[in-house]
Amino acid sequence: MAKTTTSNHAAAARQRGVTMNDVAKHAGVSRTAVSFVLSNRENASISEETRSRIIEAVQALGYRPNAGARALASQRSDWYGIVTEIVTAPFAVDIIKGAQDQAWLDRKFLLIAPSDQADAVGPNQGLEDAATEKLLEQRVEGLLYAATFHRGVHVPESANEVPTVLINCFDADGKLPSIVPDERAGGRVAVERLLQAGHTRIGVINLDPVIPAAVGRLAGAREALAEAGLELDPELVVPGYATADGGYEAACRILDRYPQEDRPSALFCLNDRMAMGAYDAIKERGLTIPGDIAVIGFDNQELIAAYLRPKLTTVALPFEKMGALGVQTLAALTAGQPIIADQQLVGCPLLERSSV
Amino acid sequence: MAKTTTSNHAAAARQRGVTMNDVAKHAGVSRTAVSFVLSNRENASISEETRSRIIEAVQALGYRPNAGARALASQRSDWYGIVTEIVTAPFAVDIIKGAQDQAWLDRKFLLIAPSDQADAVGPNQGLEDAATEKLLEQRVEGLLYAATFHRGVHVPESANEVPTVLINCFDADGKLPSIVPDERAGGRVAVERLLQAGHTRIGVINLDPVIPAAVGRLAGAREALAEAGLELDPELVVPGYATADGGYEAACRILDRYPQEDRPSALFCLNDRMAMGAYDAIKERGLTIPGDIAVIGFDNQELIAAYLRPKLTTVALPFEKMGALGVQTLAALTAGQPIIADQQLVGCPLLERSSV
DNA sequence: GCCTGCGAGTAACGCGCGTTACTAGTGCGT
DNA sequence: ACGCACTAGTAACGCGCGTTACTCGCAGGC
Repeated sequence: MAKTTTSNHAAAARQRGVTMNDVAKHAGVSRTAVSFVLSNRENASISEETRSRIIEAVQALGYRPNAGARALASQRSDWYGIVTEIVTAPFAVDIIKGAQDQAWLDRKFLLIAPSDQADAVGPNQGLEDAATEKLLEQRVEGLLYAATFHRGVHVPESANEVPTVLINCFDADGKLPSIVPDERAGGRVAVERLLQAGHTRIGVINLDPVIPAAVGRLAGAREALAEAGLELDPELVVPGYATADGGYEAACRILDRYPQEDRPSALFCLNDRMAMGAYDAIKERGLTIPGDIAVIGFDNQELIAAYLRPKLTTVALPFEKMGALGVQTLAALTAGQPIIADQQLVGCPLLERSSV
Repeated sequence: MAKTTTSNHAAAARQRGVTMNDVAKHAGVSRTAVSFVLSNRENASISEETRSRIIEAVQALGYRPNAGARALASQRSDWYGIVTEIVTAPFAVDIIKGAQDQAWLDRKFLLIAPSDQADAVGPNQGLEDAATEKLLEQRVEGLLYAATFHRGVHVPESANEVPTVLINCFDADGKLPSIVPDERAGGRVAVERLLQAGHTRIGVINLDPVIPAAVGRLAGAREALAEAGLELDPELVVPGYATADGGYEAACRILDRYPQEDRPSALFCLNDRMAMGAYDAIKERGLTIPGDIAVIGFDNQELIAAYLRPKLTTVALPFEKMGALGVQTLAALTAGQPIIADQQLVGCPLLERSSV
């Protein structure tokens, strides 16, 4: 088959690197002409005939442009860099997916640099700097920082040299634009769902109360209750470690504390891992979900939420959307456009499954 | 503080791009001298004094080498490319982590290109090709292909142009070297663990019987039993869908089929998701883990195995190690060294938790 | 006094490409 | 016959850097 022959020839040639010059010679034209054709210059005057001759030569030789040389000559790399600890702790990996997809659409290349423990202020700060430095050496046109969980971060000083956007985190000491989940609205929609199902006495299994997730989600819960003329009983808010065990223990405490008639009929677990533990506590007591106790989670950690039995109704963190929005914002910045807002909130949609 | 001033100056200068030439002028030497110092040339004759003057200039100006230009001039990019669907389906994300870390150690940069649905032979083949093509345009020195689950794959033809290594998958039609988990040894160690705990009647919840994971793990299980003078009762091997629901149903079937005295005292679930479902089936019947029924899984999906109650004893897939080994193998290939073997098996360690 | 060798450095080429001049040829109006 | 506008294309510079070949001054040997 002719095609195979062509490709094999091409492969062989490529070993020594086919350049534009080779293509030009093969087509009997100047290198400039090849460049014009390949970059689809509008105001170039190349006849249809030579154009096609050039394209044939490209295919015959298996020419592939050298991205580095192009970047050097054109002074633009078409690369964005993203530094993230997500590679290490894959919880929020969808951020990368969303960013990748969007970058691909924009014909940009996303360079991913790992930052171990970006939350550490101490010794690891250097590592993060190294990642940033590496990316700047590649002459990325913009930088993204993505965190596994919503929090404030410190970004290396050198990030100021190119447009920078933070995803799932915010600049603790500067004015860098950021994309974060709307925790408050998420907490609100969760409790609204419970109210709608007729639950008025709702237990809350809390996270570390100082992190943005806990603050926001709880505030949202209060709002929803307030609108229904209710208040959040402080007694029903129990702290938990952000693990399944933590959720189990917290749920036990809340379930065992009251006689059946006073027992909350629903639990709002501020993350899915704790909901997983809560399931155990509920089932252990011979209670059913959602019949006796409704459960609603937060995060939509697929591996948990979709596999628990019954499947967990939860509020999703919009990781993929945040990633895409981050790249879009970065594109706007590099294009010199003013950004919409310092901090963009992305909605957290309710995912109805079977636990409410 | 002097440092801040310096950095600010540096930042400002960098906007227009500080080049080696600027450094050379600042230090009053030739650009060649700067190049020699920065690349630590051994046989270069640069006096200690000018060397330090150059280094000072570098810092004063905030010079940062241009990786693209360097790649162009030196004809080596220091980049590896990895094309993977893992970004999309993050199950095996530790492969990327392992590869990243190893690449970082080798002072290589890992370009990650997403391949949606690499398993599809049809329309998406093009996407995968596009990813490969993009990476080759960046002049990567080698390519890695990583799959989310162990299987045969078809690699785009153009991958033959540079050294290529497959991770967690193998070349279905060629001779590309690959790194895969030793499923057989893993199945063996799992069953050995159960035997050691005194279980001789072991139920197996199988996967799709044609995939390498199922074939290997089951073969390993048989080996372990054979060494103990036992055989695997075909009746005790039940098929399951690779989900929690699938595991639940399979476990129900196996548990309800026998009177108590004939019931298997242990379940070997060929993945953790099915083990998760099996837990439910067991608990529903008022049985305890591991008291009445021991459970052992496979994969070590952290979110499940570490959070189930009791925590799941399982066999880990060595993703991180495979990633690192992939990069090492690639480094050997690009250095022209012969590879050790076409297919390298990586051991699957047993992780003892509390379900056996 | 001249050649040799060495330390300390530099000029200049080329990597592959984008881009800005510029040229050569052709048709057309006067 | 001449100029003008337009088409089709090219020569040449520079992007930032690695690298080779070369220069220059000076100490040592005969």
